[in-house]
Amino acid sequence: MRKNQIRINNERRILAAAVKIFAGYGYQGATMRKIAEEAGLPKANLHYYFQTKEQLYRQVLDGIFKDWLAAANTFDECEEPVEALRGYIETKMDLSRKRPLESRIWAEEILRGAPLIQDQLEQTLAAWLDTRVKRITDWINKGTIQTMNPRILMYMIWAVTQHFADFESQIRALNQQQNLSDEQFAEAKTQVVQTFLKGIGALD
Amino acid sequence: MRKNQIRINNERRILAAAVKIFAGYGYQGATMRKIAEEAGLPKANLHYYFQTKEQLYRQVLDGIFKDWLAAANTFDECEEPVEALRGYIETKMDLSRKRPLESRIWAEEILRGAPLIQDQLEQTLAAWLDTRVKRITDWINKGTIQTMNPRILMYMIWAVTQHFADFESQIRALNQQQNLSDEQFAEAKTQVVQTFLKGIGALD
DNA sequence: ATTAATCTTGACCGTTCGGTCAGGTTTATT
DNA sequence: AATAAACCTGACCGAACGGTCAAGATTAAT
Repeated sequence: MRKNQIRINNERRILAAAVKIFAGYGYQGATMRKIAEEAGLPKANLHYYFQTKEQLYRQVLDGIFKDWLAAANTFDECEEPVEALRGYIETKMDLSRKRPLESRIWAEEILRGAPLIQDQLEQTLAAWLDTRVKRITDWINKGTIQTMNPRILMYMIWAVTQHFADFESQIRALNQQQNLSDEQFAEAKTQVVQTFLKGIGALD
Repeated sequence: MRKNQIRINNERRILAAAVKIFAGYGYQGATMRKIAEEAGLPKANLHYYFQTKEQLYRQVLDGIFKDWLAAANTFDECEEPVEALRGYIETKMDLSRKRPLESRIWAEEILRGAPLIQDQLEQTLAAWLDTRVKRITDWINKGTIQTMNPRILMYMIWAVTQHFADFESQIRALNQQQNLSDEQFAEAKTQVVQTFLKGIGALD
């Protein structure tokens, strides 16, 4: 059953506005009025397409979660640890650079104890992580990289890559009140990759 | 002018309750009613000691900021990069373990664009970072560690160490719904230190 | 013992929140 | 052209918010 074009357009507009407002104010700080204003629609119209604020927020989170998992493609495509990890780290860094708002919404949800996405974390994300942990374990057993806990490695990669989105305002304050330039970000990307690869004994 | 004991006690009670509630619900989600209930005091009493919610929140942030800076002592006490960085990373890891609530309040403030602490970031924290960057630069010039951007190294260390507090609920969901045990956390601490020291060429 | 200062608190206020709804308008179907 | 379905929206609602205040209770100072 194909959706009407009007519905498609308006849902997209509302979701885009919701991402901006949820990222800027947090779930509690965001109001349906602000989202409506950002979308250029009357507030009652939002409730026509999304029954409640929580449902709207859930759909925003679902979209973010899909990006999260999709970023793993490069990880799976490469056979060797150096290329797989480099690709994954770079993809996550690019995601932080291009879509920081989504990263911040995700971060806030986790900060608050993941009240709405706990099931997805325990089911989908846990399974996702398990398969990647197995791959890394294989590399360790082959001696390609040094012995370590693969889960902790993944936590570290997530922490660093998402930091550039989530803590953007802190980095800006420490960078003469300027966001990282493209050159600075490229330097950061290179250094992050190098530090991790060297740190796990996959380089040198 | 020495403060009355009643004031000292009540302010402490309210601040402790505020940390719990602000960490659990965020600034907007936290309400003076919840904080009052947590502190076991009538709401009007909170406004007697702290005129507004924002003032209470500011005092909470001030306390966190001091811990942030105090954690740097180990960094300054050691001459050699390996011991200085190891000490700093371990101190920050311990802080995340022992006081995750404070770390989450800080993280949320940054996520929201640091509306209340921007000045402190640009002044105090920027100066703090500058002096550490100089120390690391000295090490690089002496050839003790490899060439790199010291700021990015610090961002990475902050990201990883604070991740264990800020993303605790995600780590729990990926760890069979159990918080990291003391043993698991100790393993993480060791691996984080090793990865960073090796990653910057200070080991092996 | 008296006075002054500090502390306590239930009741209340204006504002804003998420959400509802009736009734009108536009679009799709036949 | 007529009917149905989908869409739109100003006005409104109860609840919860941060904050106020007057009047009483407790503590400190003399």
